[in-house]
Amino acid sequence: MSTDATPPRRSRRRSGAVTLHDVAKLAGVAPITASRALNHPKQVSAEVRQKVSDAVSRTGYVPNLLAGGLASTRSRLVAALVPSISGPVFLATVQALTETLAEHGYQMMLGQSGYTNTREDALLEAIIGRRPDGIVLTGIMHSAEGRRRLMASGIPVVETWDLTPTPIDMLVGFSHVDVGHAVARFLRDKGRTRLAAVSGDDERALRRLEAYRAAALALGLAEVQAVVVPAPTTLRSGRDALAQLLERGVDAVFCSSDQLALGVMTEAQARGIAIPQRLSVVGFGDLEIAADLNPALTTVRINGADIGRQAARFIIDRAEGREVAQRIVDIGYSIVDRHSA
Amino acid sequence: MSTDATPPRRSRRRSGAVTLHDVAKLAGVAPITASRALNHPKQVSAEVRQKVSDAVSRTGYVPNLLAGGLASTRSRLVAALVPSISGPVFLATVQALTETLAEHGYQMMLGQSGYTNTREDALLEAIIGRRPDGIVLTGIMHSAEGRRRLMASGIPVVETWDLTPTPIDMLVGFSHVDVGHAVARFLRDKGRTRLAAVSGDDERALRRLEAYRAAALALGLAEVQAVVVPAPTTLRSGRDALAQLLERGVDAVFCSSDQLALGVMTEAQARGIAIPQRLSVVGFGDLEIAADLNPALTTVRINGADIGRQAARFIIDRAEGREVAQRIVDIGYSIVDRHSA
DNA sequence: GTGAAAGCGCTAACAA
DNA sequence: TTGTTAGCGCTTTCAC
Repeated sequence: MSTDATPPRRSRRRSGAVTLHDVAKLAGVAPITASRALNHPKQVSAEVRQKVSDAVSRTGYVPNLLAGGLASTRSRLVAALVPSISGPVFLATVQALTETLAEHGYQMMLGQSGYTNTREDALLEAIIGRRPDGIVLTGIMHSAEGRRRLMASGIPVVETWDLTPTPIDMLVGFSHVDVGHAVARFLRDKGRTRLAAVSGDDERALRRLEAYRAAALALGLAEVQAVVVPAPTTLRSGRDALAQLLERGVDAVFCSSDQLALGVMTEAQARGIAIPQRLSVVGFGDLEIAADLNPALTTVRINGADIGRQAARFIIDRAEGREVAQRIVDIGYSIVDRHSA
Repeated sequence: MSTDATPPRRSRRRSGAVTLHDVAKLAGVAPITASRALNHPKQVSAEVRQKVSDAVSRTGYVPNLLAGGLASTRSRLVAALVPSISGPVFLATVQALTETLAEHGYQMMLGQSGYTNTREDALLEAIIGRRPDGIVLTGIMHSAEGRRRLMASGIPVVETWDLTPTPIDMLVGFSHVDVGHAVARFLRDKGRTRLAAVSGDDERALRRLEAYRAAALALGLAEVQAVVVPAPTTLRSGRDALAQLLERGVDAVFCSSDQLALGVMTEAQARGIAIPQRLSVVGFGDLEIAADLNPALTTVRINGADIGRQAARFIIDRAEGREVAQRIVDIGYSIVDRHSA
């Protein structure tokens, strides 16, 4: 039963770029051999390796990673979700993450969720749809819906910058409660008795504040005077906050960011209040500028780059099929005692 | 129920996720109809729309954008290449870019090239391989090889933060030469005669420095005293640089970043040198902190967010098939005259 | 408005 | 070591 009608020619417009097929033809091998020459060079002969390599440079071939990812279910993409990159807090983490991933042939996708959780959901869909080999969250995911979707996706997830006994998957962080306690003790040891705080209103900073407050109470100090300012924190809000606190007769201020601390110090300087003689100031973050301010800023140091590197390692290990034994890493913190306290 | 179709001979491990096929089956339509219901809702009946939407929420379907991108040759990914995100200069640009793209359903991929051009090439390959709908460069691409590859890729490219008569494709920036001239005139108008500069050693900053130097000469002022420090610039290098400059008897300092300016001001304060009475300080970047320093910092303001938004618009326009009439946009600059000069 | 067929460019699985 | 085959999950083209 033969029909004489030729089968309809349905030509799709091809992207026009050089494909692996072209390279293979030029090298005189099958496409899969060319693929192997590029991705698993040890599996092919030196001769093939050379011919393919020549063909690549002659054609200017650039592998289509979309196609590769689809076929291999490994996208070599990792997504990072940050509240905002304009806050310098997570910068070191994102930078170390990007670098470490790049060294291993992975690319980083960046999503900003904003400090509210409203956009997080749409973003999550866009991210999961890209089938990344891993997702790194700065902070822990709180929305039940978000957690559910992430777990359902089956994609390795690393939560960072916080500690929880029930992470979605893997975790690299430190205890904000411990930090709050430690700073209160630190200031008590410096002889301060009327502690104050300026805190951004994000969840982790507030957790530090509550711990600080509780510790001060437990240490028999006066009740903590606190000013909460909207995130992201700025030098300006630090200045304004100190103005309020001074009326309440405080002798030490714990700031939830180095920016706030810089604001507090700027305002103190403008008013002729000597630091640390009349007022102790402690920051959080240990920005690069902290050490070189005058006086040098005493601050809580978190190794953000370490967090990024460890997160990258977690993801890469999983992507390469290695099981990670220890899923929770407490990166710790330290108080860098300079001259402002 | 009898056993259904025998498993395929060569079963590849399927990712296991819900596919459009599953959704279509559940909704009782063909896959292509389900696809249309999701991507071009107007092309299908309300009934189909509803059935598909139900099926999606019942299955938790998340479209595979890798597959979609491969089939449609539109990845909805945009790559941004920055020297380093730790420098806050490009932060506003990256943030605005990410946001604007997200609003239009595009995702951003971030690559850090480092301040040297060595890694740029490998990065470029990884990026082009992902077939993004656009590439945004902070700075202009100088390496001939890089330019060639970008042009050959056929991907829309936006260069930013600089001006050149020969962009690869599109351009959003401003003239660093104009900035250098303008600052020299500005300081002359303030009555300063012995101009100095502290500059990071990146290419754009040096271009501003040379223009500043030339303008001072043309204005009949003393030769500019300059200290060049390695990028990224820090508060510390600003402090050290001022120490050197003071020995040469200068009365105004143009800094290539606000961080350097903060360092200069910190050092001046530590030495009891009154600003602006004895020394004028001008920064570059107008960081958030600039306005609230004491004294408030006079600085060159670049609208980095505008650059990011405009770049995003360029890319999106191209991706949606609109031709952009004006391929070069000069975003300009302004000198924000506060109290430090 | 809906559907069947045919790939997008690549790699896993199997075979020689 | 190399090749053949059959998809990965989606959208384009063409047909009704």
